[in-house]
Amino acid sequence: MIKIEDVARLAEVSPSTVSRALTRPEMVAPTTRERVVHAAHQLGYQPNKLARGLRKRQSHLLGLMVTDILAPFHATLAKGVQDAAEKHGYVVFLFNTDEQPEKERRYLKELQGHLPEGLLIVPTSQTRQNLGIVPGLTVIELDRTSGTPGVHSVLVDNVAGARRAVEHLIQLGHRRIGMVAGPPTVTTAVERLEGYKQALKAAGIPFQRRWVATGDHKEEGGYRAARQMLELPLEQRPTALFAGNSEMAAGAVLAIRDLGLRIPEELSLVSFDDTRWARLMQPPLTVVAQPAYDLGYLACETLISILGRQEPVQATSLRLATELIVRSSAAPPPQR
Amino acid sequence: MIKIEDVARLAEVSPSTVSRALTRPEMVAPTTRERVVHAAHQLGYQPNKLARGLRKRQSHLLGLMVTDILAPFHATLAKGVQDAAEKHGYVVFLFNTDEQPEKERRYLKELQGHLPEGLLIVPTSQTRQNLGIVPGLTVIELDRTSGTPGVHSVLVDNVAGARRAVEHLIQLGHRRIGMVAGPPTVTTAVERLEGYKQALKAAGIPFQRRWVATGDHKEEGGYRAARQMLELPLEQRPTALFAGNSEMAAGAVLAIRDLGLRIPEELSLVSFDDTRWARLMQPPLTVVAQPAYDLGYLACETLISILGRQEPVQATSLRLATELIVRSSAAPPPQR
DNA sequence: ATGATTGCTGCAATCGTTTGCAAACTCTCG
DNA sequence: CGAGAGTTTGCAAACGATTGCAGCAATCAT
Repeated sequence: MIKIEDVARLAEVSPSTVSRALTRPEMVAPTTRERVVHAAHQLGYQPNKLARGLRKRQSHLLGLMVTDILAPFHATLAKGVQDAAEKHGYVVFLFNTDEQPEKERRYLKELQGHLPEGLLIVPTSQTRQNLGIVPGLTVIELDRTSGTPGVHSVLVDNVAGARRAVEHLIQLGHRRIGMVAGPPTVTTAVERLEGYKQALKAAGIPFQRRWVATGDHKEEGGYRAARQMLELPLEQRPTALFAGNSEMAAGAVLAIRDLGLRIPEELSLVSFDDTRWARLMQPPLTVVAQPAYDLGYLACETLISILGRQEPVQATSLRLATELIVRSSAAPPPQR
Repeated sequence: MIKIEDVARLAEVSPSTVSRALTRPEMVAPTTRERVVHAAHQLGYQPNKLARGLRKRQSHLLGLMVTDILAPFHATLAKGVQDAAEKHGYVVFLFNTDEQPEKERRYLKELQGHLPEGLLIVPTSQTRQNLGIVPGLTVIELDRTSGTPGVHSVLVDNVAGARRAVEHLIQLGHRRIGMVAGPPTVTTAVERLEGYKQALKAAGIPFQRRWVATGDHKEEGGYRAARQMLELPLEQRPTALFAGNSEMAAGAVLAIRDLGLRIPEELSLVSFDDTRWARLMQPPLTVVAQPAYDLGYLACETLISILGRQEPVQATSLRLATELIVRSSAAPPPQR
């Protein structure tokens, strides 16, 4: 590994001058600068970030923790974060917590040793406590909030998105609408349920407990929840289902198929969160699409801009709008 | 940030002793050790990896470059890598090259400054040249090879996988089988085409140029390629299609639908690479599944074991087997 | 011509950790 | 009691970069 001293020797200057020529060009004479730059290039010099980070006490490193990198939503979000980070010369450490608070703890400790300048995190249920591991670190929460005071957040307008989806079903004539809800420990799930309730209320449809089944945001849970509602006696059975996320929607699709129901003739289905297969399945699924890439990109930009400021910044909170994409999985309820 | 000196003061020993107590316990007296450990714990001491890395000239860092983190195959692979890395105390930098050699260059430079100990890479078309940026680094290529001498690789047995898929179609009675192939610059695409040819040859079916259309491994390219073959006059048109990867299979599905053909009654479809939607679409897609997670996990384990050895290691190459998952998108050809 | 100013460069200290070496201490045994 | 061996500890020098300070030369004003 070429170091600054090698460049210095070749350019016949001191290491200090090399450092300055490369990082603060205006401080060194043009002719010297050129000699240094040339020597550096010739040797293929790359500054040692460890040494630099140690001395400058900054790493240009960001941490990103998502709960499930395999979910397209998270992968997309991660890409947005990385693209934004790269634009500003930051590098990001990506960790996958798998929704496990204990993994989150471990990764936070690991991360801390690398002196990150900021953290972007999709919280788990224990994030509020876990953040104690990294005191003083600037944190932005993505997608969900942990309720930790003082942290910034970039979220999606879940209430409005869910309400819009359910309104769509209501407009088609549905009155018995079931919701496959996510776990109440996750803020997005709570908000989407709230949107569902608001839509019902606005339409004067009474809220019914039996038409809400809770899953775990996974396919398996979605399958069970959907099945539970669809096995109600025919006259109580929902004519439409609203799934709280795409994984559970996948489970719902499987359940619906197993019960031999046809979409959308016998049952309408709308889901939160768009995916590749939503467009490819037959019939294509009507969904509430989230701006996942923008979410990540924006969050990262926000984080970096906060890092740039001297004085402490008020905790900011951003909500991005969703978009209802009407495809063909929702239709008027069957006549009887 | 608590440093070793703080711990030393609290435990009333020198910094050297703290360092030894924490990293080479057998070198310090039990009572001292305990005092140090206790002090460290009490202060919440976390070693500064930058300083340590600088001094020991090792970072416990690995680089991972994939060409498309949004593709489930890559995301899964990345997860395998990370899980294995974590098990051994390594951290991984994830980069996304988007198939762009120039991004790859940039990221390699960036990575180099952090003194990674190894690199796992899904090569692009220029990887062979680009690897010159990181001389001496231990490299493992994943999924594809770049032809660089001396690098290790962990791959999938594409030839056998593709052959198996096409044999399946032949067994069903197909004789006119089209292949939506990937770009010839990518080794996996070449190998899968080879498998296709081998299967035909073994069955005594002559290879025909017009039944191979090349896409770009993306949906768009798959759509065009499929369409091109399916618009041949009826008696020349393939009765089955084999897609070289899942993205192109998605394009093919769309093309088939646009042409109003039914799967599998009028056209059979088999694809390389399993995905979520392959199982969810109607009819579920028959695919050649790749052990993506294992690929990443194994590659990372291999890399780490190589790093552990002193003497230079012979370039190793691993091939993992694929699995044909028969679902319902392939059936006997229509009778005429 | 002199002193002040400016621009450029190098010296040396620093970031937090590890580690070779030697000093200090403990223990054993003649 | 003291030599020798074996432990345990601390000192100080690294690792590779950045930066405050001071020195030096060139330029400018008077």
